Amino acid sequence: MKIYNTLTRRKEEFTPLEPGKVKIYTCGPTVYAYAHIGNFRSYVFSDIMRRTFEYLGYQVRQVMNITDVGHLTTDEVGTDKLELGAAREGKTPEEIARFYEKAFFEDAAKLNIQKPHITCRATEHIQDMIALIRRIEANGFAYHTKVGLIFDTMKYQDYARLGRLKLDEQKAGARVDVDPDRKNPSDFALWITNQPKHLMQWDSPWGKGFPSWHIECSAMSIKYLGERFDIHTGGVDHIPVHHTNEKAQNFAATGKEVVRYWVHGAFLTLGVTRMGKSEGNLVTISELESQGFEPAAFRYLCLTALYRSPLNFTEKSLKSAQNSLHGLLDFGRIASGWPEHEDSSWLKPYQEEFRSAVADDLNVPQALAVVWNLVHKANKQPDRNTWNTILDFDRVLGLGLKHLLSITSPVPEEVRRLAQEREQARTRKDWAEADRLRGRITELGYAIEDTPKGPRLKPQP
RNA sequence: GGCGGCAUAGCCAAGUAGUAAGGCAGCGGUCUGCAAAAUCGCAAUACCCGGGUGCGAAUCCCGGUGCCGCCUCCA
Repeated sequence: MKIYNTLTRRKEEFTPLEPGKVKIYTCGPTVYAYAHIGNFRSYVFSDIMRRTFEYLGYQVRQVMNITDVGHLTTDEVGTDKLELGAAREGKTPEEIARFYEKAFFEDAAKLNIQKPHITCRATEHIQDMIALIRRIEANGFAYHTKVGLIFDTMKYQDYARLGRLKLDEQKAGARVDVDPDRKNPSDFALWITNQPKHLMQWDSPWGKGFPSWHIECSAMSIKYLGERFDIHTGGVDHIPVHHTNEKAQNFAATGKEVVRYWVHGAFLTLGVTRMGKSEGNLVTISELESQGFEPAAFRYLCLTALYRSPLNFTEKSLKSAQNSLHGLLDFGRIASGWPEHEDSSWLKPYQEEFRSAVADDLNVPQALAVVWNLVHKANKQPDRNTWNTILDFDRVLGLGLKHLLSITSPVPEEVRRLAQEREQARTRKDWAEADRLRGRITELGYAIEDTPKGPRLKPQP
């Protein structure tokens, strides 16, 4: 297995800390609004990674955080996103967080994103964060300002490495005011005590307040995966600040590098700009559904690009993905009825190609190409095991092909009757009547295919 | 201003030195009563532009152009 490590900017051979086991921490959502398909592209990526390791025989332990402590917004310093959401909807921050957390996992399930083995809420780990901050402070990496307890980034020699930052040349405060009390512009808060209006406050050795964002990931990843673990995933936007700070905290607390491979997913772009909560150009899973797209079609779209490449989302590209998915299901419908070949060894090369594609830094587009090459080959050489093989591949792809095939709703009585009548007309060679009946069937949303075994009806998308 | 990334057919997108995967859409042949499905074939004349290094470059180097992201919470 090869994986691209942001730390070295190179594809590296993956070696687990413990043989046969992989520990993955996935940066989870902030639950104050519906997650959008850009977010979900990222979680499809981490899901594919997990599935690939499982496919290759590793035992995976995946942890994901739920950020239910809000963070400062741009326009109104001191207001917390969760509290904004709460005010907007007349609810408590906790109600808001639970509501959107539930929505997140429901949408994730629609996309066949496997639930991490452990999901952990920030608000339920405040004591772990405080304990970790104490270690950071005891090791001399922190100091106080009016804001609260601040991390001294200059104490960590490797601070700039992950993000390849050139701190002296960055425009500090280009977009936000600098706290004049900080020693370095890159220093960041660990615990904030100067926001008394915040609803969410906890007692701490540094006063009543709340944790800054980065510490939750350090605290919870270490708690559930240990002071050394294999992989940390997230979006590329987290490289320069969030993960850079997290890495610094990890080192400050433990004296060692906790994460071995930092892996980041690229954005889903919408035409030319990214999709973001701040950009106001969000598309949610339910919106796609109401436009007649299946969640699995969106997942398929995600599979057509490498996780490290930006993926352009347009209605056309989604439609194309949905058509491809339907084509694959059509194949499955037919292939699952084929007899088994006495010798299926011809499938071997395809299986090996698939495996090496996904093992090569999750090259899923390549793996999909293998699937289609196999489909074409199989159409000339029918063997039921082809479909079984593709279902096996689906352990990685996660399209839920088996399920999608099974849920095809039964053909309505009327459509079946019309199809029968059409068959009778065809026997009489009354083509005009046959075509008229086919027209009716089309109007009812079904397509008809004449096969040697009789007509086949399928829902028209 | 700094840092990072991207630029391959109508669309989405692999390939990253050895002569352009795959999907969608399109066109033509076979099949079909006609269709559909399947199948065969067509479709980039070399992959943003200009230099350079190679026997050889989409693939490496240099210089441009365009676009995007991060530097503020964001996947």
